[in-house]
Amino acid sequence: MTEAGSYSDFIRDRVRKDLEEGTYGGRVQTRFPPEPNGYLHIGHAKAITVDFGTAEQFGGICNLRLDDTNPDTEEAEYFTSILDDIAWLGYTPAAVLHASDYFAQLYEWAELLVERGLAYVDDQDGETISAQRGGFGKPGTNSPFRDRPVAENLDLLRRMKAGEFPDGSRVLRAKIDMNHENMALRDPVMYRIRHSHHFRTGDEWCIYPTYDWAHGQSDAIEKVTHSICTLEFDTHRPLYDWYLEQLPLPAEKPQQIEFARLELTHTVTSKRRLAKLVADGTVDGWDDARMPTLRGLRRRGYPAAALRAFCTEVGTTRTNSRQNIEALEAYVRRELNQTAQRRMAVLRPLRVVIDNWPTDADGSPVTEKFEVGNNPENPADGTRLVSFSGELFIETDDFAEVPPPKFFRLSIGREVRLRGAYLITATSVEHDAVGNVTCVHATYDPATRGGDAPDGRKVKSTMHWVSAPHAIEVEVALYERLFTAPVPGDATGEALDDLNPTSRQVLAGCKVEAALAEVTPGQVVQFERLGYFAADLDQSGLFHRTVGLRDEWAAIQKRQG
RNA sequence: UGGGGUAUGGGGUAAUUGGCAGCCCGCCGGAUUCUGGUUCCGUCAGUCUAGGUUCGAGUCCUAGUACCCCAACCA
Repeated sequence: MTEAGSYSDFIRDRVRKDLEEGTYGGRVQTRFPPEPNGYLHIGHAKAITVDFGTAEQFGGICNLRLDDTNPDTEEAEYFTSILDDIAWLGYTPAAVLHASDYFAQLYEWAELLVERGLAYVDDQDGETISAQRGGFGKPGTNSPFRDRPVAENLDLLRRMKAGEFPDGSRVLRAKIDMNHENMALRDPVMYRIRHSHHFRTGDEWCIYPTYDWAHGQSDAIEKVTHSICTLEFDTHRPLYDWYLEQLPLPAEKPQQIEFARLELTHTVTSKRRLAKLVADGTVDGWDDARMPTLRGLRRRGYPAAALRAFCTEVGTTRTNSRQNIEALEAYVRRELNQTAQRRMAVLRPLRVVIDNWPTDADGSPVTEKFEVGNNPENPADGTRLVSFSGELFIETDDFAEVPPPKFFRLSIGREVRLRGAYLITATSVEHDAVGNVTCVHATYDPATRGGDAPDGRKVKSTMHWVSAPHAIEVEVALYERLFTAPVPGDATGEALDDLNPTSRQVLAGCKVEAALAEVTPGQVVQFERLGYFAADLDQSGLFHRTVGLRDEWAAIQKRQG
């Protein structure tokens, strides 16, 4: 990983060049322009860091602009969540704006284009218009309404606006070139009739501008300098420029710059598919910890700082590519390793009885308290006290009756360290009827209090543990490593119709130390060697596994088959 | 089928614009460690193909190849 900010990219170079040449008088202004028709996901995080990051880097500003030009798909609820998610990611828009704020100006400009003979009202339906557009390599044919007189166009447009015509009966089209090699320039639609309620403008309008007719003009109105978007708008750029050239605007026009969107292995960001997971109940909702939405990631315990660092440092290019999810996880671990407090927890408890543990005068086992560090990476996080007694739980996997090669943990006759407490040696085991180990008996060395042997002898393993009488129980949700199942050989994510359901396994009866009752919702703690776990935002006592630690022992097991 | 875009180790991304192909993830090996974590050191491995220009090409030229985007009144 490189130092933050040391990455290089073509957008930065472009902005720097404009700055040097004084193109925008030293100004840098960007915008993040989502349509409020769904929840933001990891892909949007990339766009957000590019838009806000570019402005930030050059001392400019970045606005949030909602591209709310389609009343049929947009809702206030999405608007609210977008605001919330951007704030969580750690960015603050210079202003919160809406394309719908410009409907009046856009309409005025539309009349201007009509008056100048650059736009006309077409009475045909969508199917006909589409057919007339021609195809790749095939020229289009002019609409029979293309040469309608200006006065008639103006009258029709005004009556469209006044609500005289039903949905879909007419559109306003730019008059460019039906034979243009770029399909986007074959008389694109500017306005369509929609007698729909808009979540902000209500019923004020019944004609709505299309993306192409609204976007560049909105940029110009806001005085955006660099309009950064994804690669699929590349062929729209000539249209973006064409509209701006026809309008009475200052010489300094915004420029569109495209970059490749972020794609991740094992991750589906298609709204259609995510919606299906929500609709069929595969996940609990858009904020389910398995979802690649920002809300899902937040619930899962992914730190915003890790997302920002990842998005920034993978670079910004025009090359379609798919990042390995492992790379994201590496950033999550790096961040969490520094910030997450350590706690001891046992997911699959195995009982250990210290046979030589002392008892009080009344015959009950002694309780001792040990002070252990909260985070070895950050001593400022302090220490806490954990209780120890003669009966505890360890991870089932941490004991082997017949230790395989290179197994360093507890087995009969082997001495290991209980983290922060004592060295113990296993002496015998108890089995259930089918031969499973139900209890391990051990002895401790009283001279090793705190974990170090006075004679300097070493042990190969330090294990986490929880005192049985002091343990509390929680539920832990484990996931497939990723949000969804792997997407082998699928470069785009689009070919995946039979989406494998994401799985979640909830373990009940996990034993954790008492201090874990005090973590705050959303806080991520490291359960020592088990990985990072986030306390659920709503449900107390539930932890989501964020990511695991790098596990050398698992790698060894894998190699041994 | 026409137009546009992109190709650098297993994945991602740089290369001062013609001058030692670097960095991150991953893999493998070693050191340290009261987390088989962290940290540190090291190894493996790359310029889509074929020609050409040049003292010298990832970069320039020619011809190919592969992949992505565009024919919504979505954005």
